[in-house]
This record gives sequence, C-alpha cells and structure tokens, in this order.
Amino acid sequence: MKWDTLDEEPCSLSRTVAVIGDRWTLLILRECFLRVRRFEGFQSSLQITRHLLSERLKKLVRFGILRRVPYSEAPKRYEYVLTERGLDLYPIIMAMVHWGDAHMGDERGRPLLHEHRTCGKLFDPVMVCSECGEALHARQVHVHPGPGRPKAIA
Amino acid sequence: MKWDTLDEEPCSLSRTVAVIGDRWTLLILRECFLRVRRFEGFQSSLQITRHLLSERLKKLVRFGILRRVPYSEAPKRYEYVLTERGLDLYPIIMAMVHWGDAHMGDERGRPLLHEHRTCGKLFDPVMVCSECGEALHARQVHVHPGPGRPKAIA
DNA sequence: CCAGTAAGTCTGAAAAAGGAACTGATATCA
DNA sequence: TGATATCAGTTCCTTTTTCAGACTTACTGG
Repeated sequence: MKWDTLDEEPCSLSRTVAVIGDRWTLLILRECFLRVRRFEGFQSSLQITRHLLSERLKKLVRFGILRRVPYSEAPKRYEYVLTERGLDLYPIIMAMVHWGDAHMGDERGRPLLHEHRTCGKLFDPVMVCSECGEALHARQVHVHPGPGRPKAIA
Repeated sequence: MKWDTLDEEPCSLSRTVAVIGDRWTLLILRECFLRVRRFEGFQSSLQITRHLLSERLKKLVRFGILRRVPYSEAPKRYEYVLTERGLDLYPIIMAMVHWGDAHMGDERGRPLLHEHRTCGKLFDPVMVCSECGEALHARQVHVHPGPGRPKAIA
C-alpha cells in the first residue's frame, strides 16, 4: 500500500486516511472548528513549523476541505475556511474528542464542554444507526462487500 | 507541541491523536474491526513493513487498545484483540468510513455496506446529541472551557 | 526610514518510514 | 534425516518526512 495512491484504494477508510490521516492535519482541523482561519493563527496555537503548515493547508485546499479566501488585497492575504465537505468532518473530530474525554482524561476533568445550541444542554456525541436510531456497537454490525469492492478481495 | 507529550495536552483531541493519529494505526484498527487478529494477517492485508507493524501493535497494547493473547504455547504465538477501550474507537472509524463513502467515492459505489444486526437494515452512522437526540452539526455547537482547561489558555 | 505584521519559502540536521534479509521455535513432508 | 514452510517478530541500511529557524515579499504606522 503506497501513500500516494491511498485515496484510490477500494476502502472508504483508506480514502479518508489519505486526506486527514496524519497528526498535524487533525490538529489543524480542530483549530478550524474552533474558528481559526489564518496562517499565523494556526501556527501560533499549534507550534507547527511554517513549512508543514503551508503544505497541510495546501493539501486540505486541494481536497476541497478548506477554501482559500482573500481577505486583503494589498498586501494579498488569504484565510482558510471550512467548505461543506470540511464541515462534514465534524463527526470524526467529535468522535475523537469524545474518546479522548472518556479514555484519556485526568483528574482535572474535561478540557472543553460542548453545548448543543438547539436544545441548550451540555452533551456528548453519540453514534446511532440511521435506520432505527439505536446507539451503534461494533459487535452489532455486519459488513457486506459493496458494489465498489473488487471481487478479488474477500 | 511535541509528539512524545501529546497525550498530556489539555485537549482531548490531542490525546486521541497521540494514540491513533497516524495512518498505519488507523488502518490497523480497521483490520481489527474486520476481525483480523494476527501479525501475519495484518501484514499481508496492509503491506505494512513488519518493523512498523510490530511498533504500532506494541503502542496499541501499551495504550490498552489491544490485548496480546497467547493462542499457542509451542511455539509461543500471540494474537491481538480489541479491548473495551479499543471497541470504543468504533465511532471514530465509522465516522471516517462514512465521510469516505460520502466524499471520496467513485462511480463503482461503496466498497463495503454495513448491516445493523439489531434492526436488520443497511445503515449509515449518524452522530446525534446525547441529550435531545437530534443530528449534530458543527454550527450548532458552542464550546466552553471545562475544568481540565488551564486558565492561561483562552 | 525603521519597526512590525502576515503569509509564506528555503535550508541543513534529525527523526521516521520503507525494503528486505535474518532469527528462532516448531511442524510437515519425503 | 534433511529440506521446506509457518509465524512472529528483529536487524540493518536507505529514502523520505519532519523539525528548527532564518529569510523573503509586500505592505502599514510612526
């Protein structure tokens, strides 16, 4: 399996991993969801090297997750905002935050609390079945090959 | 931000990223959820170098996500099974698979379909609010500092 | 003119990943 | 008995990525 063709693998997880499956990209996305938009903003809050930040932002733009929007004409300055496709990454980020809250916490408690503005309460994200609405557990799910699965693979 | 102390950052996402935030680890976990348990199984289906596989499995065991269980006494052989903590990663993996299905698909359709055994239907995973049960969207969530957040950070 | 800010680029050293052969304990075949 | 195979790793060397920090370009404000 080679990284440069990972986004063409017949596996949706591989394809997602090809786009956001590295540490800096995930942390950059966290900042995006916390409303950070500018190069210096990402750089100072993450302490990422400018070189890598530049590369990762380009990649996220290339995959349509961020849009590079000018906010100043002279000098030319751009900021990076989440596209619809980028906003759809929210469940991934929230699932990771939730796992961290549940399994990597310390005695001080959670670093952040999340309020659902629709209902006004502090909440946890829960993953449910789109059909019956029940909470999902790994052992209740059965996997079938789909139409995009090459026959050669079991 | 240094990688070796990322799991102590006052941010649940960083802590999760410290454990599973690299490409191979995510792919290894996919195989775990597809019931792969043995070294040769991971190696042959992922084409990961044995060196890296060995390192990643050790790390997953160290963080309590996999358990190393003997399945043969002579010769000594071990397999790797998900712990409860590892099973709890399922929503992360499913969220990634779902994003890949939705945004990285091709004309052939989905590589895998998921059946919820509880209700018997093919489903998509949906992330909802634990309090009101509504589907979550990034723009409806407001973030508050929690007790584990150092005051120095906004 | 000088300092400061923002968004990058460039460079050399350090760390991580890749590739492939090797090890050790046992089973299987001829 | 010796030759081959299996499984779970380890070792060694090369290539690729990442890191740390200086440098660049285009302005603004005093």
